[in-house]
Amino acid sequence: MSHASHEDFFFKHKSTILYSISLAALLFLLKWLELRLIIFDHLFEIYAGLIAIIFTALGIWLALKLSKPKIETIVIEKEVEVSRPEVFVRNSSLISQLEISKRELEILNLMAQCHSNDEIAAAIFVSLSTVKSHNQNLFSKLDVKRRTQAIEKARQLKIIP
Amino acid sequence: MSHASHEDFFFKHKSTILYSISLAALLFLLKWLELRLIIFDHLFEIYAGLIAIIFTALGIWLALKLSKPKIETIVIEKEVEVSRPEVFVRNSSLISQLEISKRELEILNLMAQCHSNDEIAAAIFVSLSTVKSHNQNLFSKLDVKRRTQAIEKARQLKIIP
DNA sequence: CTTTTAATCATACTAAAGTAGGTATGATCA
DNA sequence: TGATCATACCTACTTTAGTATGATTAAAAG
Repeated sequence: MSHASHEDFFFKHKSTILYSISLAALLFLLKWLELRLIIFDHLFEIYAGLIAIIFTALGIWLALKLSKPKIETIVIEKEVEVSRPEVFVRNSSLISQLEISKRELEILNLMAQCHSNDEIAAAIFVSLSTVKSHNQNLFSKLDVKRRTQAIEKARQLKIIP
Repeated sequence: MSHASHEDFFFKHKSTILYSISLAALLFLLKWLELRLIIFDHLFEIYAGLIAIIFTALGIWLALKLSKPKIETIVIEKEVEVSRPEVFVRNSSLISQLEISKRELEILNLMAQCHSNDEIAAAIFVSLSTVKSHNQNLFSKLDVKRRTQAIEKARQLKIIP
């Protein structure tokens, strides 16, 4: 534990320690330069320039090291295609508009499920004649000639799924 | 055009110009401080420190001003409901698997378009008998009894649109 | 209370679809 | 070269589909 916290301390204050050391080094450098300055009096401007350059660099380094990184966020909206569930919506208004009765619709559905007139008659407990009668009415209301056309048209008109 | 490019030049080099002006101002300041230094010789350390502080600040300012922002790209997936274009993809492998010939497929398509055997015969210039023969083969291959079932099953199997 | 309408069933018929069998031909393939 | 296959056509027949017309009934609408 104690060991770990020492390591933590070092890492947390790494920048500060480094800064202190560089500062100390700089002071030595400056002191040395000062000595030089005494000897070569004309080097004063160079000295000032050096300080300026070094501390500018230090400032840049400090800023880059300590400042929170600037984050520019670019939001890209990506369109993802989602297919619609293809829900059947019965066109009730059209059904009443064409005056298609409940029984006729029932027969139309069975027809669309590929049943023969005989099968339809058996399914709804009526005679074959009745189914045929309903078919005739249906065909004239849908304005078609054959059952295949009736199925197709009814599907297009959203009368059946 | 010329006016615009002058403006562009100013904006593009804004930082540089500002930097030059500040530098000039600093030089004046330094010169003034130098004069002071001649009078008060002991102020040399203060002078150096001031330079250090000022240029550190300059460095920090420069770094913050000129550092490129880190670009973080966030992709947001936006769901867009798209009515499928309902592209029909013919199940060719199944067609060959069921050994459905070109002619049979042709007749199957016409059948699905609600044509009678007579109409189909007229459309492809063959006799009614031929169409019926093809129908028989089709029905046995699709394992159905009636044309309505053949159409339905062929649609489900993606043999026809 | 009468009229209308949906639903039912019937008969008689025609048209279309489907079944069962066969023949023929040209192209492809082993 | 003989076997196979897609295509085409045929006859004869059955089944299913569709047309035309009419009758009955029950319930809803006027």
